[in-house]
Amino acid sequence: MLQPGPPKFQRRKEDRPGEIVSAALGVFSEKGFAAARLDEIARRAGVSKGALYLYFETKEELFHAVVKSAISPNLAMVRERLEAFPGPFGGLLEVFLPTIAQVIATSAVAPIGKMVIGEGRNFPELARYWHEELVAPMIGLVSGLIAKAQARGEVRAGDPRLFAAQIMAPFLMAVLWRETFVPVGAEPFDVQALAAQHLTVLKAGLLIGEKA
Amino acid sequence: MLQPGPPKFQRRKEDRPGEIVSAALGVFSEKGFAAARLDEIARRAGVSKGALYLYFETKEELFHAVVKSAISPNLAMVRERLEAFPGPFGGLLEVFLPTIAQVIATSAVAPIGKMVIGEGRNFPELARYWHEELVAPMIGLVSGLIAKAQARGEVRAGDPRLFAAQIMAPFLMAVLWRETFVPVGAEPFDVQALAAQHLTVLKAGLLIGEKA
Amino acid sequence: MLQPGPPKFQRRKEDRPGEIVSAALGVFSEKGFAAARLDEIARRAGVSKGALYLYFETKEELFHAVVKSAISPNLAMVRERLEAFPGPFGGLLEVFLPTIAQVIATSAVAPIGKMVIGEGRNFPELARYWHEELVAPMIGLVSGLIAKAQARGEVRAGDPRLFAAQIMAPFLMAVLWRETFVPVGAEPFDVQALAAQHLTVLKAGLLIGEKA
Amino acid sequence: MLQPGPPKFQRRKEDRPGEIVSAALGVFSEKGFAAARLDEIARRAGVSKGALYLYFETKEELFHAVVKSAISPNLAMVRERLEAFPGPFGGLLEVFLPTIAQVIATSAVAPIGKMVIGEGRNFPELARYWHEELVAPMIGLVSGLIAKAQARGEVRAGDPRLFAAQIMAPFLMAVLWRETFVPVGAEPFDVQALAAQHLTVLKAGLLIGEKA
DNA sequence: CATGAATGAGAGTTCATTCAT
DNA sequence: TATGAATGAACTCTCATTCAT
Repeated sequence: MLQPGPPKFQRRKEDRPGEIVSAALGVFSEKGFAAARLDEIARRAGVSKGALYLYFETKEELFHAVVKSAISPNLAMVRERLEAFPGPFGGLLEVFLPTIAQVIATSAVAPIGKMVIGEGRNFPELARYWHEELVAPMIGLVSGLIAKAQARGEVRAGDPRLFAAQIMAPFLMAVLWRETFVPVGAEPFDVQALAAQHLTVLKAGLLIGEKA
Repeated sequence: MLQPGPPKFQRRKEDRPGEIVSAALGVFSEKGFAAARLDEIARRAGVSKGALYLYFETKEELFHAVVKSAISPNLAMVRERLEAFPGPFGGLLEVFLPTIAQVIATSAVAPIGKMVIGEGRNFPELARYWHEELVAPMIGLVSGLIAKAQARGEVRAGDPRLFAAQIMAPFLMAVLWRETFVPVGAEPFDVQALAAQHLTVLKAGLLIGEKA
Repeated sequence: MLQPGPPKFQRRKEDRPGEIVSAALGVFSEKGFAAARLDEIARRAGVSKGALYLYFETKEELFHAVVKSAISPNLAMVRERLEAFPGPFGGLLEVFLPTIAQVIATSAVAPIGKMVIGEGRNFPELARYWHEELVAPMIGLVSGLIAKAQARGEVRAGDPRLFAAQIMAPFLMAVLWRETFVPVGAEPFDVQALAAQHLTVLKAGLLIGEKA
Repeated sequence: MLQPGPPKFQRRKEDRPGEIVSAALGVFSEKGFAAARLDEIARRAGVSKGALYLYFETKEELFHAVVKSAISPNLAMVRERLEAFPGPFGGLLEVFLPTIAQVIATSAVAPIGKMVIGEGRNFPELARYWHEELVAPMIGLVSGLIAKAQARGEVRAGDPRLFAAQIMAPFLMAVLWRETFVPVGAEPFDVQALAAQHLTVLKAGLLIGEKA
């Protein structure tokens, strides 16, 4: 065969790990860690089962990579934008509640978060990792903004951390609802409408000197 | 060995199922369905592995029994008390938010709810069951009360179902927080304080004609 | 309760072993030794599982009892009648081939024989027992009659044991056919017709000086 | 250990199924279906237990493969040779009875046939399969030849199917005898001698116008 | 690098046997 | 005697992991 045949479409090798993690995210979030089959992950990634072990030493390490993949890029940017926000706290809510709704509707954070909840007891390092890298900083960030707003007389007195929870909880609930009950026939929540209504309640209930 | 040890066989047909379900709840909620070992459930229940099969045909059926065990008694009573509540909606919140906090802190509903979230995709019948038997009726109940309060001019305009979600979401978050992140070092939420602060915000943000 | 109620029908206890063996015969011959469940034997015998162990030490011993139960009464009587038969060998065949057909159609020997064939390798003692107590004596008996008939010039020359096999084999085949293939739709053999036709062939083929 | 032992892994996808079926035939025919252990089949086949499942989905499917393995090649050839036989029916018997004796002495059909008898009730599909694919066609073939011979005036009047049974039964008996009673000490039948003597009897008893 | 046949420990399940009642 | 709940060893089957190719 001196004549080279048409070049076989050799997919870029550099992104194999990414493709595997992506496939694994799908399987893990559908089945949970234990019920996920490496066979199926390999199949969805378009590689052989053995190839998984060229990039990840064990199933657990692959799971770690999946869980960690959800975190890296987002937080820093969000922090920057939130802390740089110019206006008052009410204005910040007006901008960011719809943004959160947007993120929730599209990002892969949701299924991974559900996995962290479901598998946390089996993989405490991952729960710790998520807590330390994503959840606690996020809560801390929002709490800090609230505390500053309280100092400026914009937000009523109260524990900023609890306020942060009150602000974020409905979105958590909407995500879990979508992942858990919508597939079995529950009516989904309209997160944009939820964001709007939540904004109204928070402005009247949280801020000082606003008109409902 | 003149002192006979505890007898090897114990016949307690009446109590076994409850003990097994209780032990299974512990193991399933710690490990998830797939990673839970029948060996360990049997050990915690103080029976042999074979004895499990005298009461439950398969591991899955035992899991169903566990999930369903959380539901039966509570809902009817709650509904009755809520619908019979005499005063205005604000008073109802004052009474019931601390009650919810109480229930959350003590009941076994929390770990089972976490299991439903984590295993819902693998056991859609259970997700459906929980949705239909517990979650949807609960949301519907609260939504109905809100709609009535709106008709009486007590609650601001808005989608009652979203309001219901806003009311209940922080407690869901507190539960999942406790189950997921507290074991790895997160600071727990004080649900009683959360109830109190949530009440304040809701009264100001939800009700009409209240003073913040 | 001083007034004795109506006497409960207490089945004669003396025959429990017999009832158990009878039930066991049914189950063993339907399922084979390994697939037979003591639960089902007990149920068919109308006793509890534990009661089996009051009469038989193990499943295997019960199986032995079943296999041996088929033998005891029959052979001696058959031997006596065959050896006392007054007429020539041809007349003997005329009388006994239909008798064999009759026995085959009704007796429990057939399913037990099938079990001995099927389980012989697992229970060599039983195969030996059947061989020594039933099959070999039967063959020996018939061979002896043939040898005597040969000495009298009634039967052609040849190995009497092979002749015996030739005489009995079609009935064995009919039994196994009924047990194995008839249940899945095969047309059964009419053993009476088989006996008649076999008699015709044997008289022409085996005897000397007969007219076909 | 400078001398490396045989490698732990052997990749021989082509040969495995045949080797496994062959090993399984041995174990199944010795123990019966239920008492056969996959461990032992794997050991005899020289593979791991898990490897069995690469080729057969369940133990039952492996059993089916074993039972079916006995059938495929033989029947068509036999039919062709029998139907093409040029001479009279007596000549055909002269040729084929020794051939049957030969086949019985060597082929694996014998132990499989015993399995079909022993397990037929538990696996009716297999009994049906054997009946339809092997036994019924065989009987039908022989019956047809007999009917033709009767039409030519070579064979006496009578039911051809019963004649076929009479012809074949002694060989069935010899096979079962060898499988069941010879291992526990019974004197085997000399199948070649049986074929010869059976031929003599059949020529005298079945054919018309032959001299004994 | 890549494959996938092969491994083997470990899971859920069954059932002959035991024993408190 | 008689019961049947309870036991536990042993089975079939699964699947993460390995390695000859």
